[in-house]
Amino acid sequence: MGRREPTGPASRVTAADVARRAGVSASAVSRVFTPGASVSKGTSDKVRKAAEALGYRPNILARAMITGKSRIIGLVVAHLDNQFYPEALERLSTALQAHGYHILVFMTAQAEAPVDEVLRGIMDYQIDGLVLASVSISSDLAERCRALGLPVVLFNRSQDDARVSAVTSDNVSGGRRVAEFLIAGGHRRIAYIAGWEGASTQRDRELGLTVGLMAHNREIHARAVGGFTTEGAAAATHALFGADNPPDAVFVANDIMAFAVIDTLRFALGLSVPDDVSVVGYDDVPAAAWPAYALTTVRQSAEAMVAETVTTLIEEIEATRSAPRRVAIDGPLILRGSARIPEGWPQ
Amino acid sequence: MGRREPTGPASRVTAADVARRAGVSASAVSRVFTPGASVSKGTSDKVRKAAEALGYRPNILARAMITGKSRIIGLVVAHLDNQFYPEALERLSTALQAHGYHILVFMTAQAEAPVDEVLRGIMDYQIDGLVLASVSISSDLAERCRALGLPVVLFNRSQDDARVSAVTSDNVSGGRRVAEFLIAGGHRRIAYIAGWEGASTQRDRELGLTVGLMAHNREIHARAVGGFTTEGAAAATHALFGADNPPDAVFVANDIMAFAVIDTLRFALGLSVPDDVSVVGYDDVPAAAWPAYALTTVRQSAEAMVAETVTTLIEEIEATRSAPRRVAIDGPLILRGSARIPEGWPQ
DNA sequence: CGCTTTTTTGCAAACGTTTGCAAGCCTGGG
DNA sequence: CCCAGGCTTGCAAACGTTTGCAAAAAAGCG
Repeated sequence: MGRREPTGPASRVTAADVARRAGVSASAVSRVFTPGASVSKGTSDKVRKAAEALGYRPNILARAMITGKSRIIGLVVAHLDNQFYPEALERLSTALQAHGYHILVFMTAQAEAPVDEVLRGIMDYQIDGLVLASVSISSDLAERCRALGLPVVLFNRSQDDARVSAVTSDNVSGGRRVAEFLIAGGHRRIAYIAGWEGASTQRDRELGLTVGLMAHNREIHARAVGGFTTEGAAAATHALFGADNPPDAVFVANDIMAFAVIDTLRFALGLSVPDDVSVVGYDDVPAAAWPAYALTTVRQSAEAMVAETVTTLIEEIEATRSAPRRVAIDGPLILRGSARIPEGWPQ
Repeated sequence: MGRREPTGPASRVTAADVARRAGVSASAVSRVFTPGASVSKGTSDKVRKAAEALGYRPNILARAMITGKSRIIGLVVAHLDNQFYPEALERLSTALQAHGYHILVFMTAQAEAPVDEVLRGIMDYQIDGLVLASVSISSDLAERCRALGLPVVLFNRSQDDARVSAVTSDNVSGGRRVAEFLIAGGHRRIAYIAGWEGASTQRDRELGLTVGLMAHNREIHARAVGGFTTEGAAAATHALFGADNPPDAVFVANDIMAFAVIDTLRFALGLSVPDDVSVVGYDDVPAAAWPAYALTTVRQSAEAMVAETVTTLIEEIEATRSAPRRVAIDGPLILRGSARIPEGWPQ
């Protein structure tokens, strides 16, 4: 140890420093680090060498200020407790990194939050784009984003305002698929446990189930609200199965609630899944595949959704497109052990 | 459609605009938005009004460039599939927001990544601090951070280099606690399923178990590596229980692996948990409380760890402290149904 | 009311880049 | 050998703030 010079005053090595050492101008340095700029091989080499020696890296913030592009994408997300979101976040971050962007996170508990206020805060960084995961944007703010030319995409949440891009899974189709499946399985009393009523995913999944049943002149046998929480789902299960004439199948608005439903049925009510009652979820989070639950569920592919989100975002940022884009990705029903499988149902 | 004026005038309202409208100088505007600066009530009011009318908000990037403080904290994280991390991320983000900071995420798959390279990239943003979740930093880079005055704290990972702050749970103590508990429960053959060998959490948990056993002149009966993955844990379980003289208890390095262990024991090997074998995990992620697993586990409190992390970070940023700080938070063993509870064990 | 002390205010420089422009340098063709 | 045309390069202005300094205004005081 000892004679380790702590990079001198070390504070920050600037383009001017490199320029001086390389015997060129600061502009030259800048151009070397700007892909596609006009520099001769000679200066490029000199500059790179000097930069290397000094440990120079361009200051992104300064660059952002002049170019107006920060290469930061804002991400607003309400919860991370549904494993679907961490997975999406991980993939999103990785994918964007590959394009040279980074994610600036903003958590906002749905309830408490004046989402708009939060958003305004995040917009103070000159972000290049915005992903709203499971959170809505007021049309007022959407308008402001448009005026600022700030691309926005809603992730796993749609809304009527057609001016903003959105990518979701095809929740209606998924719900309908579940209806078909449960009817084919011979279930007579099909119940539904809803998520948070304000969510478009919730609405669409229920709608899908409803129209799916309607196609067979059936309707939802009973309904309770679980609010997308474990506790809510347990309570909803008690409500549904404590009543007369209990369901023989239940479609649960998402997987984490479905786990609680299964546990409640088995351990609190002493019922057998799937013998006494079939349970179907939505999302196909990793835990759905765990043998303890073996949850039959509609797959919502984080991978596909993220891919679409990234494409949309990048295209909008690079101004390849201006019209908003709305994507709903269909996903298969994954057959496992939590629901009776109809005779001859295609595996 | 049609007459969509791209970015309109609307683009960006600057301090000069506000100044003009309020009939003051740009400095005055700046001071109004700088807490603690010297401004009279009169101008403050005028400026605020003008700012409100124009929808002005200070450009954080410009501010960052001049002050050198970006109010951005970099977060490097390897995986988000262990629910402990999303929870930590959520809490960390929320806590930092309350202090006026935001998190810039950087994902780096442990294996693939030249973590240093990644880090260098993240440092291009003039971040004010760095949190490394479950990822190490080379001492070379640590030195550079120190030279730059960039606070770094390791989250859930410690390393020998005593110059960098770290907050972990007290993994050794936790492991020891498990040893005591399993011995008191009368188990004769206590096995261990390890995580990824490179992880300090893994090492320390195993060390704790070992010394705990040693205190009773015992040692680990058998050991296999699960690598912190579900598949790895399942394979490890098969290896351990396929051999002669199988364990009657197993301590698993973290909860997600423990779930896979329990499932494998029950569904693949037909063993009963806890009657045939006791299983103990580490972390106490939410799923550990789900009745299907009812996992007995050592609690690692994300809340407490995040609180310590934030304190450390903020103190270091505000230069209240300069010496690194190393915290290990002790956590209780949470008793549930996956392991036999010794007679008279304090609940 | 005049003088001193304090507070408020504007000017201008600075932060570290990028970029339009014009000058300088080559290269090569006639 | 000269000149046109194309590459390279440096200069200086710009991006939107903050901040030291000194001038101006307000306040305090005898």
